[in-house]
Amino acid sequence: MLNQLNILLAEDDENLGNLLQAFLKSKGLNVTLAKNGKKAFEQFVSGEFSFCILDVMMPEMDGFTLAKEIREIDKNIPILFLTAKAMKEDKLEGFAIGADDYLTKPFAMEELLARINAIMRRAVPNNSQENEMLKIGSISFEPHLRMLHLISGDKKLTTKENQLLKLLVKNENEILDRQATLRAIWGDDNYFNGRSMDVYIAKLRKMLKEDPAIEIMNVHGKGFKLIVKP
Amino acid sequence: MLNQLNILLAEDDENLGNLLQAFLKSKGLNVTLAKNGKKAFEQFVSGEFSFCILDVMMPEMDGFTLAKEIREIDKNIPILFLTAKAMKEDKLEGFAIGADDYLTKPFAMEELLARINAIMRRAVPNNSQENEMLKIGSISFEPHLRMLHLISGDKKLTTKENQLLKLLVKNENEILDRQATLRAIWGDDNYFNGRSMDVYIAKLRKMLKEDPAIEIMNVHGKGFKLIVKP
DNA sequence: TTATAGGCTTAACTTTTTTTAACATGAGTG
DNA sequence: CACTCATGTTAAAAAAAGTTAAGCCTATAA
Repeated sequence: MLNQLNILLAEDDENLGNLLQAFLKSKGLNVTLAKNGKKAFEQFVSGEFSFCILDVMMPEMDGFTLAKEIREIDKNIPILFLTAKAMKEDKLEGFAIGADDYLTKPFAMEELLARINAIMRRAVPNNSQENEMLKIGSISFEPHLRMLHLISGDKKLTTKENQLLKLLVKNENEILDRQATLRAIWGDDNYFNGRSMDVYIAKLRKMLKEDPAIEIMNVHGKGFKLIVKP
Repeated sequence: MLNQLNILLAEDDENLGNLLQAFLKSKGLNVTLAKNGKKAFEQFVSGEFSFCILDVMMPEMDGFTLAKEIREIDKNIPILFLTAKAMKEDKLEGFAIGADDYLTKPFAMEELLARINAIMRRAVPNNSQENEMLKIGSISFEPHLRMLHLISGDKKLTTKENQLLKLLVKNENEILDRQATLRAIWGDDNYFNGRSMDVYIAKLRKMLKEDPAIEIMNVHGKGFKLIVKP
């Protein structure tokens, strides 16, 4: 049941990180280890994960900040915090960000596994399989092949077109935050990257206008939202 | 959000039970307290509950046995265990039965609430689609598409126009508090945002004047009120 | 190496959306 | 009734986004 679940583990303590990774792998889970928040986010934007285990205290970017960035891009992915501090305020902050669970060190690895299981039982199945075929109205989209299947024929997407469209589709009907998207795809949300993103939005709109039910709507000052009218 | 959630709390310690019940009630949750496992089960079969908080050690019927009985009837209802023992084996047994969470006493009541929230977020089917079609007199309004259907034709609304109109419609015949609205839409209720809002009210009035029965009335010093005369 | 093509960014210009300003009106208060 | 403050209204200014094309890398072919 939990097979092929890709977990992102952000943990700066190498010993603990390796230990957890080995344990979870032995239980059939696929764990990618990132040594700090920044690296974890870079990994996350690849879009291959369906579960996050985040240490709260890490160099570069702490777990809470990382979780907020992740939540901007994926409102639904389960997040479990690990922390050395048992402080009530921290826990509440973690849950406020949208955590699913909050585990205080030291803990039994079996308990971690049990909690992952408990959360996954309720989590919406994230079909982020390797070879998924996404649907945008009457147009189909294969992110892994960077391919868009239009009525008029197939269209190969560039890296950026593909990344942006993937994020839009995965957040259909929700606002894709401008800043967070820039950081996720461009690495930095400066003015020029923003203009670059606007150019890509124009390109995608042009491609998708084949189906008039599809709209990439702008939410002024916030970001973009993909909508497919019924 | 968690309003009208009926919680079954099985707890033999009367002090703690009453305390928890009072706290959760103060947060808008409806809590039924049962003093042992047997009574809890009798309550449960009434079918009115959508969340269970079960103490593990209770007379008559312990929490694990109770949970199993409950699971026979409802495979899906969230279950959170409370226990005085922190023993690893017990926790694992709890999760094996299908618990969603397992909290060891003593705990902060706020943490309990946060955990209930975290679970409910996933347990409640996500009907956030809200493709609703609202009516303002003879004019119809689709906030999801930011579209106003006038007799003279369709009108696309801007982000701010849409947000403000949505709030007005959802509070039809009630005063939409000025400050609260500013904070909700503009994030801050300073003077300039207030003037900006007045400009938008003027714009909306202009659009809606097609139907003379519609009025956006000002309540001096308080806010605005949308009224549709019969 | 130089040429070329593809992909991305930057620039330039346009349009849309939002904010600010300026002036008018109206409501509440001493 | 005079004064103040909140709101009505319109227009100008500013900011954000839409669009198209030119420029600039970089990888690959000639």
